[in-house]
Amino acid sequence: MYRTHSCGELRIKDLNKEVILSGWVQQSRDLGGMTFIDLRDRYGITQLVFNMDVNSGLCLEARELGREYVVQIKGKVTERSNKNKNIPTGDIEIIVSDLNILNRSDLPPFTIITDTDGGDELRMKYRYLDLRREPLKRNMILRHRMAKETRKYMDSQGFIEIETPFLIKSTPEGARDFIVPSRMSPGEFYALPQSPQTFKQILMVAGYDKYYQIVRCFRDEDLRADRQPEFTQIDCEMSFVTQDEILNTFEGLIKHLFKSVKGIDIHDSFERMSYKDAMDNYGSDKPDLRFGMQIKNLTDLVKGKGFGIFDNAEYTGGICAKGCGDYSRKQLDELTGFVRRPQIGAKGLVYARVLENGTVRSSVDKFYSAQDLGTWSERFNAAKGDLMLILAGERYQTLSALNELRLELGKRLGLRDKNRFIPLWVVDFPLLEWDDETKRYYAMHHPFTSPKPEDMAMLETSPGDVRANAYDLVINGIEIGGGSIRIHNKDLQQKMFKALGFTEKEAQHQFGFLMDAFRYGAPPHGGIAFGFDRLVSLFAGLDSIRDVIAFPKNNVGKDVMIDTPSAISEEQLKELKIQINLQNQKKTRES
RNA sequence: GGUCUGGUAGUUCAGUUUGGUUAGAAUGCCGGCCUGUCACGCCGGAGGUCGCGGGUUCAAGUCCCGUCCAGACCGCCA
Repeated sequence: MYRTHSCGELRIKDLNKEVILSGWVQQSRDLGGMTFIDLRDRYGITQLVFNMDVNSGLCLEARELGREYVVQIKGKVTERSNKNKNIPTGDIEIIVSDLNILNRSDLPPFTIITDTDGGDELRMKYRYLDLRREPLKRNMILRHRMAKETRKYMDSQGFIEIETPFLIKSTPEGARDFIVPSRMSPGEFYALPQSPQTFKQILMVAGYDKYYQIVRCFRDEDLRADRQPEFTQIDCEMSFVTQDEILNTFEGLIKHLFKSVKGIDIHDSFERMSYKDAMDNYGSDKPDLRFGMQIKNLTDLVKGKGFGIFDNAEYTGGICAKGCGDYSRKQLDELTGFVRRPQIGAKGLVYARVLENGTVRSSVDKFYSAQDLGTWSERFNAAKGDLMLILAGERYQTLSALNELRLELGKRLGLRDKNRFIPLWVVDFPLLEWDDETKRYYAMHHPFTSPKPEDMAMLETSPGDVRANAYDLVINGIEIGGGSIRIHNKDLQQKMFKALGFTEKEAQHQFGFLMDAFRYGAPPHGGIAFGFDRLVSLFAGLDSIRDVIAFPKNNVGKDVMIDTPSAISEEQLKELKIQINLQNQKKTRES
């Protein structure tokens, strides 16, 4: 037997027990006459003590133990004379009688104790060492609990978990697919699913009216801190439900997770906001509602006063930062620099402050009278000591720049508290999105999303104005999930494909299986999918999803621990009838 | 495809703005001392291709060009 207890469980009530522990040497403190060893496993740390007076041979052996050696010990639980209040096992220690080295360890490249040690690259290469540390361990356990509570809730609501295939068919819409060559059908390829979308709809046709799955999805797009090439969704679909019933069901899931995992009660219903209101008031389809600072449209107030920038702008708008009227020139320059970064792309920033005597001073006083400026502060409902920040330009770009500025100010003012969670349903998304490059409409959500019945008539006249029965769940400015009521009618689906520019033949080739299924009694249905990694990272208070994934990939999609992607052998290529052509590739393959 | 930031001891970083003696600190590591430590303490020691290549210069970690790697972001992600 390797152990009778874990390194985290022994307490004062276990005094005088003979125990066997196994674990890793975290650290040793050699005081000459005696040596202390911190023995660590997943559950905690227990102090071992060796004494020259009691057993000099064993004590000498203990002094030779290096970091991360794997050892098994036998000994007696005793009360410490000096207790350590910082750890749960701090009242006791083990007087060791037998020491068995199960495995030696090379000196690790970073110490397991401190979480500041080791840069990203090293931590990724030695992920198994990083996973031994407290922060990642905490994240893995949190993730496990959230998955467990998700299953518990879904089961309680009558959902069943059904697996769907990973080797599926490549489709033209949406993200780039990861491709898997078929050996048995040379020249043909599987694709890995971007989501189980079509399968869950087919499950509805099959009558499994409440489906869910915690499932891996794959998208071959460029990565970010919150985007991995493979990621996990809580994927759900229901039949015979209205949009409201879906929102209520999954509001329940989110509330259950907050309650059971974080002990947070959310009593109120989640706020619902239309896509249009979100864009108008926050410049984003995922507004962070932990603070106000709404965007106000000033276009009508600023025109015709001789200020060319505003006169010629399609849109002029701004935000009002409460109490920031005392910002120094330097701080204002910083904000100007912020909005002028290429990623934000604003040309400049106009500011106006409300002084203590109630008058408004601005950077454009030359063009605007006191009365003019008064109308601005009225629109912002600005008070003494407030700072108005104004951008102008093309409508959409200006709104998104104002969104970035609003978030930046929220950050600077400490309004984005990681321990407050404000959920929001954004509803009534547009059905279609115009793409200037390819000169056609794309489905904003996906091609199976149903238009709002009252907007249906516009599908052929002004497709861009058609709203969809589509919704996103946003928490603290993070898009946590999204879904829609689907089209369950074959004719409408064909109409939709037509609006997307598919010929009947293309639609049949790509989605024929779904259209076929819809001919055999498809029920009305809809669903939602949540980004599980994002949800876990939100609960963990992290900005990146990498550290809630045991083995993530880096920002160019590499796993540096196993060193992949990597070349495959000539035989493998031959078997797959695949030829590599790197002629126009700058980088050359190493081997 | 683009923008920005970084790469110096095992590790985390300073030094680069303004080129100039032998490139420093902390931590880790090794050796010695130490019987109540728990960030143990004290003494001593080892440890560097300043990412790589080229250039400017009497002289380059420092300036210039190129390149690789990592991270953040824009495009992209239905």
